[in-house]
Amino acid sequence: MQEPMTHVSPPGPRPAPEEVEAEVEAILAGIRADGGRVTAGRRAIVRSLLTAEDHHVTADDLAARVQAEHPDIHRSTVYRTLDALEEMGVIDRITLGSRGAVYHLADHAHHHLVCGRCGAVEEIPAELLAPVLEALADRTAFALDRPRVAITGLCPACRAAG
Amino acid sequence: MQEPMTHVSPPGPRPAPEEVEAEVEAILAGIRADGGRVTAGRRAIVRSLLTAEDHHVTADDLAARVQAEHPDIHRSTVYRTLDALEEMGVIDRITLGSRGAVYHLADHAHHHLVCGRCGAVEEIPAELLAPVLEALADRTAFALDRPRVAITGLCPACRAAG
DNA sequence: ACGTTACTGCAATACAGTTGCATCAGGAAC
DNA sequence: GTTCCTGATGCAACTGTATTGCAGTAACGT
Repeated sequence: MQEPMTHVSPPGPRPAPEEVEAEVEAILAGIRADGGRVTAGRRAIVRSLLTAEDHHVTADDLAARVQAEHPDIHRSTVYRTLDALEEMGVIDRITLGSRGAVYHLADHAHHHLVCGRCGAVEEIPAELLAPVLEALADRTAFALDRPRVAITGLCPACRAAG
Repeated sequence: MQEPMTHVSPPGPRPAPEEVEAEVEAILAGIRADGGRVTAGRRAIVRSLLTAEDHHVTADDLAARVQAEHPDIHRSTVYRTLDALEEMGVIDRITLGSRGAVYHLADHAHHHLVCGRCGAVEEIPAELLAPVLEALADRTAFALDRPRVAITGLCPACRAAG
């Protein structure tokens, strides 16, 4: 009843392996600074997040990618690590139409256009929504630092399909 | 780990029972016009949607309310009816942080401010976002008639809780 | 009144995520 | 380098939400 999910992301400028490794270590240092511990599992998960070809990954995507190299890392560890990283503000989690959540690095700020039928995701530049978010922050008691916006519509494919 | 969900909605101007009944029949007529059939279950579900004190109800809320009067109506019927009504454009469905979806009538157009920690919902007037949605529609191939916007932040209570 | 076929109840199932617990290991202190 | 405290992990069982196949029922156009 729901087509397989696709993600439309800008073609990430693939960074050099060395750069990735530096970024991995920077994030791990953040975990340590928070009183957390750096384990082989966490390193693998963070690296996998940074090297995913699509910026938006599901927990299961990530678990599969990580387990390809480290079969001993359990699904629940992936979930717990993702929770920790989200808590730290390193990644954002967005929930699409009840078909699970996708995660992406918080560094590259943007919002999401989601297809209500098939779950396809397109990015919206943060600038486009910044003014309205500021206006909104003035009218509500909700905290809107680090706001995450999801706009649901119909992707071109589903639009064509009727 | 997650507080019970609360919904902050404007205090709906409770309509007269007679008006409600007329609206129920209007929606049911729409179902019939779509080639669907009107059953006791569907009538009960639609009436329950129209008389809910909170504009935003979960499928389980609704099932419980309906079953109080019609114990024989199954949960799956509620889900299927909600799907049908959403398909027809009578109701909108919004998905909060993986804690299930809430439904509301599509007549009273608005968007949602959602607490990322506890799932509390506050309404945003449609006018506030209309201009930016128009601008967005010009930049994307997504169809944005009937757009649904969910903005995630932190509600005052969770903000205070740290 | 009839016949078609949409709708329903049911139970089994899928799916995404969570949790309690015993064990393991990171890393600060010594 | 060793010790020790405590955070992280694997596992398996579980929760909650939603979906589905099927056989029986009933709505409603004719």
